[in-house]
Amino acid sequence: MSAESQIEPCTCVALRRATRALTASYDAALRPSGLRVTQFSILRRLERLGPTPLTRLAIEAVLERTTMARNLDPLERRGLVKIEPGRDARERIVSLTDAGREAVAAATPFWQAAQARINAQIDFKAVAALADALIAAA
Amino acid sequence: MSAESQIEPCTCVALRRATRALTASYDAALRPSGLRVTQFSILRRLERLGPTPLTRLAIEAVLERTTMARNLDPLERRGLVKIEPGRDARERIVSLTDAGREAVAAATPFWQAAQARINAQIDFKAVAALADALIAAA
DNA sequence: GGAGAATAGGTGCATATACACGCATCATGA
DNA sequence: TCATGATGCGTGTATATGCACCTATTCTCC
Repeated sequence: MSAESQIEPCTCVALRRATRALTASYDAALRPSGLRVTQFSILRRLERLGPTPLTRLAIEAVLERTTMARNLDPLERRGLVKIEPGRDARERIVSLTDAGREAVAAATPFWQAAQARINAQIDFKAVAALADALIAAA
Repeated sequence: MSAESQIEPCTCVALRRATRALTASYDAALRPSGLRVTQFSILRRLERLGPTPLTRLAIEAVLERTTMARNLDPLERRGLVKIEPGRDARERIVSLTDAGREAVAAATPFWQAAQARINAQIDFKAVAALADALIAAA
């Protein structure tokens, strides 16, 4: 193949593909729990943070605010989180319900299995370093 | 902070965050062209492949078939690609229009700028290797 | 040539992501 | 206290992603 016909690969597209594959892998591992990795990570973060205003939760997750709000929808519908006005009437305080806590506990072994399988093949530090570099470069 | 309060970071969530940041970076760079990086990559691939059946295009891009189909929608609405039945009446042949070719040409410098900025900070080979490892491990 | 398998797509549904815009509430300073 | 800016959210819109299920067409083998 001549040099001219070579196409420079897009770094972003490559990373997006890797992320799709990794997400599918985690979602498959988590399937018995009924949670996706995105949902599990929100619940887990809530468990760690305790009741948290929506915007703060989004900032912690490095997610756009409205993205977080909509990601919470299915969790609220399923009764895993509750969303209530705070003392500041503008705020929405998000917190885990008992069912949400149970869901995290039930899903954690599946998540750990996915983590173990992936981290056996690749070093998390490499991913973290790459993520940091990308976020800094972006 | 005690060891117990430490939370093991989720490899998948870290990668998803990096991908969001990187995608936003490319999309911002491409904004003058009116294309997103996902759209640009489809057009570029089409330019390389020539007229291609939908499923084949999806396989090349490592995208789910229906995802590719729907990602083509806005491109077709804008007249950048055309989708026609093939000799095999089941197939849909996707091809670039002249406007699509022009759009790729116009967007390429912006994409190259994004590539240069990112690849100056991180090695594409590292991303590619990570992607391969993740896809293999997944 | 016809029955059944295989292939190519389409549609419905659900989640994930993010921008633009607007509303309600709170804080601040004159 | 009241105008004004800041803050927190919700909604509309659009794209991105993928599963389950269905239809239409083609192929294969008898």
